[in-house]
Amino acid sequence: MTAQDNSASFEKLDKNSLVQQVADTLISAIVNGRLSPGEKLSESVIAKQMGISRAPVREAARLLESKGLLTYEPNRGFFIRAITAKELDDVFELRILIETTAIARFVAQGAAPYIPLLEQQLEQMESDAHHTDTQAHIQGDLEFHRIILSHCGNARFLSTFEQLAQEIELSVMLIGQLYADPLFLAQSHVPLLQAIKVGDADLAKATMQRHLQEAREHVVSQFT
Amino acid sequence: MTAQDNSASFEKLDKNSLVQQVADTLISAIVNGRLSPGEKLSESVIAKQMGISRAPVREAARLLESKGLLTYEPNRGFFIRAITAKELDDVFELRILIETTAIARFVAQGAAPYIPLLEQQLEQMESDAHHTDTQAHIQGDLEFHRIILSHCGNARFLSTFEQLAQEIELSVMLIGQLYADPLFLAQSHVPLLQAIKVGDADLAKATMQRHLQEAREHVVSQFT
DNA sequence: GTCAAGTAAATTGTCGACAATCGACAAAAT
DNA sequence: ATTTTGTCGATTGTCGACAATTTACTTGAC
Repeated sequence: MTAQDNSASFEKLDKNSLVQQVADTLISAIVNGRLSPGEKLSESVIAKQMGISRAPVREAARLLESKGLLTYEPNRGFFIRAITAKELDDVFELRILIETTAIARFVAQGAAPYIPLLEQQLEQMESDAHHTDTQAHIQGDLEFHRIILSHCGNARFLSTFEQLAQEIELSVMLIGQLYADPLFLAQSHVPLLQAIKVGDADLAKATMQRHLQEAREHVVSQFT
Repeated sequence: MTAQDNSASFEKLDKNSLVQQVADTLISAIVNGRLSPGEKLSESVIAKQMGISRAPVREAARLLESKGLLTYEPNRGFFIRAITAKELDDVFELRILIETTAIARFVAQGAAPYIPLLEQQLEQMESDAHHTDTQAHIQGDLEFHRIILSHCGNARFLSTFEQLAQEIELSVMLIGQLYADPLFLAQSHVPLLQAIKVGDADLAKATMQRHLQEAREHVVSQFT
């Protein structure tokens, strides 16, 4: 056992590394549009504003580069990545490929234990729909899909999905909203949940295909 | 001393950044087994051996982390990633998903202009088969697939494939060889090429499925 | 006024040093 | 003997400074 697991133990204080803090700050700045696509990211400016040295800023930037939020040009520095509609469409195509396979496996190997999780997440989305926080809507949506991917039997599907999801979330945030009626987003997951409950892998796969294809067209067409 | 034993060549002097050089050196060390899975990677040791400071070593390490060759633990440093057979199998499953879709699109949208490229690559593989360089065999194999992915119409397929390919190459190198007879590897691509020439997308897809499934079983079973 | 070359300013690339943190062993307590 | 506490050495995390490179600006010729 580790040092202490008494009933009255302290939750481990997340000593988020400085790099992680910088990365989070930059992500929210990008997502909120305080940093615009194509814009240059000056290491020294960021460092000075945050009151730290350039080293952690650089590492955070490299991290975001690997996540697809920044691009890097040797001797020129980091830039906010400007995603094109074509790139976003390509991302969705790969996402569909992965998720349709994932849900089929998810259902085929017995999804019953996870149905409560999915129902709970759906309720969460429905209650969030009353608010105007677009980011909460997106993240609720992605979380629903994450549950399926987490239990499909292929961890690689999940990690690859995370990369795609990051770019999709960013793109949707730049658009400003997903659907005029956020409740529609939540309800579009009902058929998925039903297909899962039925336990028909092929049906679930087809439903996911339709679900994501619809989202793809909706999002990409709005993304100028 | 910055390693530069260049025999009077007019080639562009290492325009490659120092970070890239370090990354390449580390990759070959990992692939050649000079660094074993699980082993710790000391920044200062590497820096001292290469005669540079820790900064570029750190950046190179972060780069390799994003490529899946290293893992990182806060305050503990970088370690050579130890891939499990399950992880490798998961990688292959995703690879199959991507490549079967890619080749179908590749054929459907007219593969004719690229057939000479594929034939040339196949010849290259056949001639390489006479040598004992396992890495050349693998890279020749991957290059054949890269041609298809490069022209399938979805750039994201290619970039995701590169990540998977990096791990597959590493795994095969750790095994030591792909097939007892390297010529078999080259010839296993003939059916693919034929299906592409015929222009039947469904046939090509099925052929790719078989081709990769075979490789998957062959490689994963050898990977202890 | 446009363009070119040359110079100044700003930014990135690399470095060496110090501080923070970790793992292991020794010392002390129960 | 087992567990807890204290200390040490080694490694990572962060910093400020300098070198290398790019960018912006000035100057001058046509």
